Amino acid sequence: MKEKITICWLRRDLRLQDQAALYHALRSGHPVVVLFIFDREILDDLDDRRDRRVEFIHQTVTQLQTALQQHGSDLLVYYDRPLPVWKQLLQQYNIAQVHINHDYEQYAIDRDAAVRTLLESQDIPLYSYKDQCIFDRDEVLSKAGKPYSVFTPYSKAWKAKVNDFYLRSYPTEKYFKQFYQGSFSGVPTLESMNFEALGKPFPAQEIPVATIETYAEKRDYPALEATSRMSIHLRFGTVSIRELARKAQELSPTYLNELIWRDFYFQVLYHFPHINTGHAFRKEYDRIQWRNNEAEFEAWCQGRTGYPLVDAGMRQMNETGFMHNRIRMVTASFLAKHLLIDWRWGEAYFAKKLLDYDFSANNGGWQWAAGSGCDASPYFRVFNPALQAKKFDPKGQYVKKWVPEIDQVDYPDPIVEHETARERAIQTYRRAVKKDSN
DNA sequence: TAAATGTTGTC
DNA sequence: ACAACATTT
Repeated sequence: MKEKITICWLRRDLRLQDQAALYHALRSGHPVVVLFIFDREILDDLDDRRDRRVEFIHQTVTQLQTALQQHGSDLLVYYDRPLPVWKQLLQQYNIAQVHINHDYEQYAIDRDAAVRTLLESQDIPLYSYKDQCIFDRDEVLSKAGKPYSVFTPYSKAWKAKVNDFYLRSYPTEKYFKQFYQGSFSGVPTLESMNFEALGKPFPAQEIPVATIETYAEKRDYPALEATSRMSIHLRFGTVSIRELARKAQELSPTYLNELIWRDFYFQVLYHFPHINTGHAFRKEYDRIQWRNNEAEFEAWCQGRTGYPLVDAGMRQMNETGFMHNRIRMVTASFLAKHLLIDWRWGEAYFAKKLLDYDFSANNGGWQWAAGSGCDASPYFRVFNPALQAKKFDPKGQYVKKWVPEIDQVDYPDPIVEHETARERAIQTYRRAVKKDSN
């Protein structure tokens, strides 16, 4: 009989420190094999073979392999679909237990349910843990036991509940001697998976303490580059949310609030699953008569709307996979309101381009900007891109950086006139939303 | 995490 | 003339 092992399956929790599933796996008493699957179910659908998220995952997975090798172990890596991999693992190993962290997106829920069924048919338990948020699903509820759909009361309840226990790290290092001792067949190259690396650096993995300290005063000015750039690390779990939340609590209430937004959108998605199927949180907003002009959408995507701040944001995202958060609000508002293009088009475009793309936060942000979300800006709240530029990029540095031809003749004229577009948006929205009250 | 417009108070 | 505040969208 082969030796029994415990498998810790990594997905969007790509680290060995302060990691819930890994901690419990290491305490299981069996040697722990750490597994990662390059999931062809996802990868085969990506049309950009230079997807930098894949590059980031590949780089991280390679680092994890090195770290595990330093403990006499190795990372078990597959390039396949999860279910066939698990069928193969069942043949090959004598698996005692499997440990994972909760993954809340619809695809992941279905994937994990299928794997659970398979494992349980062999009497192998699959343990799943909260790891990517501070408070899960039903941990922050109103006094009536109902989920919050407005941010401010949610955040108050969140802050009232949080304590050292919830922010404590899992001391995985103490158990590193429990890693399975041996080696596997290595990490496939990007090229072998038909991807290509760009080789440009990603945001550092160290928590930028100085930036978080001055976050509240500087965050609104995109030219200052004074935001933490932690989003990609929260997306892939390369930084622990508990460690980051501790720093936030210590250094900046404003920054902590942003982390609470993240938990908020996770739980909104869970409690209001119609969002998952492309519906507006407030259903009356699905009656809006979008103009959906494809040429205008293309201009928005390419950063050629003639509104410098909008164009700068879109070009920053197209070139780097990142966009400053205030500019995400400005560009999103512009698409939904000035152009009256269905916010789902914008949501899908952001999903393709953002390194930190996460369904819940992206959808939450878009519905906030479009006005259709929980706790959303009312329909008549329309950002004025010129005014936003004047307030938050007064010297035009951000615009100049991403739209260098701003003063040249070849910079496009505004695609719509602001005041006209604003009134058109308010009227169109009112027509859709007012039906309800009549 | 809005902006535009109208009203009032101050000089 | 203009800032501060209120109202409307």
